[in-house]
This record gives sequence, structure tokens and C-alpha cells, in this order.
Amino acid sequence: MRKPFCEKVGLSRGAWSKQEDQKLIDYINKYGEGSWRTLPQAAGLLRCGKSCRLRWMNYLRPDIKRGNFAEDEEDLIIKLHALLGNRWSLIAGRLPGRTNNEVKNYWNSHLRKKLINEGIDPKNRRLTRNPPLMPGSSASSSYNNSAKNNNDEPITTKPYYVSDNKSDRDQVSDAASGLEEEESSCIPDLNLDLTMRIGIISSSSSLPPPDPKPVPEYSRTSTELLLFR
DNA sequence: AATAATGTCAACCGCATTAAA
DNA sequence: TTTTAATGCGGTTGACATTAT
Repeated sequence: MRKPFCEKVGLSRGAWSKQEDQKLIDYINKYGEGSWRTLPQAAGLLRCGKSCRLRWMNYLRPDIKRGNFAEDEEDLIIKLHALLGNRWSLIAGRLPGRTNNEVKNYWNSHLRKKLINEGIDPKNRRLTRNPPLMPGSSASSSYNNSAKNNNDEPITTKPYYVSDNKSDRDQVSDAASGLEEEESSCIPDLNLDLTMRIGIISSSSSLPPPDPKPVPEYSRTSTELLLFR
């Protein structure tokens, strides 16, 4: 097996020390983000650029929101995941201060289980059994009626417009036109008014709204256009 | 109290995409 | 147009913590 780049050139790996964090923060505060390849040496770090970037993006950035996910956030992740599948960066983009890694981890360790406990298969959102009646449980209220599609066919793990072929995926959906209609037929109770939910989250937070990178409109998928509108 | 099993999450890897030369 | 470098993404791993036996 090929050795990882960091290992080959004798760079450190694994958990970051406080000193390393501080060096990275100091450097970026002074010179800004970017040039990740040359940054480690310039900042006096024995890390590869990729590792520095990851550390900064996921943990050191000042706008990162740490701590437990609010119920609103959980709800939104569940809904966005139903819509987008494992496109974590898109999902995280709608959650101010959350990173794709954090959202992904939270989904895998908490939300998947939560859905399972409520009798919902997180892969296809079908009922796996009669869920317990849990008044006030937002996820169950969203999904109790939505576990089956109209044809009683299994809903695939991926959203219907996500192809296995990644290059196809982005052309995928002109879907947008019929997205809400079709999606809601798969997941009837899915609240697609995500913008409104975002508004609620954003306004309850001191953080600024998410600032998606300036991707040219033409390169966005229809779904992205829909979400970023 | 010791050990095994399970859960969590930070970090890594490899690949795809984009930008620059 | 092609090649190369940089960046971003999702899947996976592994160390550590917690819970069960």
C-alpha cells in the first residue's frame, strides 16, 4: 500500500497540540487563509498543508459553532439529508457555524440511531416497525407519515436524482423544476420550506448567515440553486 | 475491579473538480 | 488543449471514552 504523503516526508500526523493550533491561528490571523501547501513551513508547522487546512476549517475558524446541536438543527439535517443524501457540505452550508465533518459525524452517531429508534430506516425513510408514540418528537412527527411513498416502493438510499456516476449527478436534475412535487410524493410530509427554517436558526444565532463560496450559478446543480436561492 | 463491547469524533485518505500555467 | 497544482469532498479509520458484563 502506498504510504501517505505526510508520512513519506516525515511530517507529524494525528491529534493537534495546543502549540500547533496556536501557530496555525497566529499565522492565519496575520497572513490569511490559503496557500495551504506553503503555509505549514511558513508557520513553522511539521504538518502537511492538507492537515492544516482541515484543522482550520473544522476546528479553529473563529466562526465555528461548537457544542450540542439544537433541535432545530437536528430537524433541518434530517430534512436536508432526505433531500440531498450524503452531501454533507451542502447540508452544513445551511447550518451556520457547523462543518461538514461535524454534521456527518452527528448524523452517523446520533441522528441515524434516532431515526432507527423511532422506527424509521434512515437509509430509505421507510417504517421498519410501528414507531412509538412520542408527542413532541419533531423527527417522528415529520416522518411518521412519510415512511412510504405512494407506490409502496422502497425509496432508494440516495435521493432519486443522485446518480452513482458523480459526473451525471451534477447534471441530474433539471429535477429542480419538478423537485418539490416529486420529492413530496416520495416523502409526503417533508417540509421543504428550508429557507424559512434557516431564517429561524440564523436569527436565533449571533452568527452571520452562511456564506457559500461564490460558485458560478451555471456550475450549480438545480438542487443547489434551489437551496441557495 | 477487570475486561470486553460499543460509541464518539478528530483526523486521515483517496478521488474529483477547479484553476492556473 | 493538456498538464499540473491546489482545493474540497465524502468515506473510513483509530484513539479515546463510556457502558455493559
